[in-house]
Amino acid sequence: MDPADERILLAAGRLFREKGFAATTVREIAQAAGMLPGSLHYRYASKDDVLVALMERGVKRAIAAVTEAIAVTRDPIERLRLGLRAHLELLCRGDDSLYVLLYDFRSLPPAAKEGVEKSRGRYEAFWDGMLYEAWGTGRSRSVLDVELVRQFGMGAINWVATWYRPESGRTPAQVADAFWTYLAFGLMREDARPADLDSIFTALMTSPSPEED
Amino acid sequence: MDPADERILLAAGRLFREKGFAATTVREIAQAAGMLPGSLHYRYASKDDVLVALMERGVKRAIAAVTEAIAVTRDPIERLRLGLRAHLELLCRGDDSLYVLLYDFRSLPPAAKEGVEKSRGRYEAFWDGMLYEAWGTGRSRSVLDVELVRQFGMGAINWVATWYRPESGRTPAQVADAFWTYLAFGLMREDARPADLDSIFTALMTSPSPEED
DNA sequence: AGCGTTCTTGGTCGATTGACCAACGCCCAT
DNA sequence: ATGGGCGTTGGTCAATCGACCAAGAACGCT
Repeated sequence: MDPADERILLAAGRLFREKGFAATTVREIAQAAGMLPGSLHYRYASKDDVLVALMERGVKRAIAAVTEAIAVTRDPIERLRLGLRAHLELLCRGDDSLYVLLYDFRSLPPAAKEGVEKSRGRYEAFWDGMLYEAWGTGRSRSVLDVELVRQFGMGAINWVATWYRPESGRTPAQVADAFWTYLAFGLMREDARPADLDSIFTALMTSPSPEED
Repeated sequence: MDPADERILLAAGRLFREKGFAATTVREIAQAAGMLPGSLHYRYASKDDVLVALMERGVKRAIAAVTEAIAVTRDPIERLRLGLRAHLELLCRGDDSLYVLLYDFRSLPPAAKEGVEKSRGRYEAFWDGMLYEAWGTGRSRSVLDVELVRQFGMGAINWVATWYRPESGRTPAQVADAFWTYLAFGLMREDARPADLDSIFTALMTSPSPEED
């Protein structure tokens, strides 16, 4: 991708996240990207186009980040842990495309909604697949509604973006692990949980100081 | 409260929820409230004032709804279930003030942020109190970080507003109950869970058809 | 009925917005 | 060295924004 296009999306992401799409002006984006409004117009015909491009980038990067993170193991339960980590790290520390995708959906012009919704659906189906594989191990409760579980977990994780502060002393990875233990305790059969679940849980709950990553 | 002020907040809430604060014009709010822009200006000196009033109303109504819902029992675990229900019903079916409070925080002018943040903090402290009482029963795991648990649960619940559709066949109360079982399984000692937890869980998971409320 | 207050009307104001463009500079291929 | 085209410049444009107000209508009180 053209480095100038990249600068635009980076600047737009930061501004959209801070103030929202509608409250951000094209002039601000251009200035933050180090160019004049006319130059931005040359790259993206409209402000809406910037938003759509940014959201599509968000889906792309999220899928890429999670895919890469889970590749190191075949255990579906462990994959969920690593996937949650990757998602939350992208949301808290990566560029702002995933945040904008999640929190500025309202601002999409109706015409573009369908396309972005479809991309977003691909990401959700990706998670449903991971959850289905975990369920397929037989180690979980007889949960029938994978979608409801996904909405539960992704809701908790996505909401972190509204309150997480890096200076809290906890890393996104630690928050993700803590949430994963909540989910594992809540949704897995008691006799089939990861052997080290209790110790992970206790360690995370008793020492909020940063230790890893 | 004056019925005209009420109409303004109601109309503003609906529009802010649909399109966001910045994308909504004062003229639209006035028209939706059945008055001319000048009349709105007489009630609220600025658009920001409408937003702040709406958010304060959101906190007020949320605290009122949850307080009333939990008054029927003294069991802290059951209170959590009823509180989650009340919160989610207000978010999905009530006026839009709670939604705007949660999802348009970015739009607050910096000067007003502190005041609303304080009100919101009161609501969060209210939940922390309920969680602390539940922990105090000794029936929960040795969870030390009440705030993290609250963020986990409230995140999952608040996110429902982004995907819930009434025509799905599930009521907000059923979603809240389902999430409450996830939380109860995940965060309570195995030997001290509600006696009917398993049956509630199974019933909710196997019959997505509406039955109650 | 008469008066003072509360509230609404319908429009104006300057400022800012997104979209747009003619002209220009720069750099690479020839 | 130079011609051609990619990318940028700096500004214009109509439209729309939030804020505001002078005038009068509607109301409650005596």
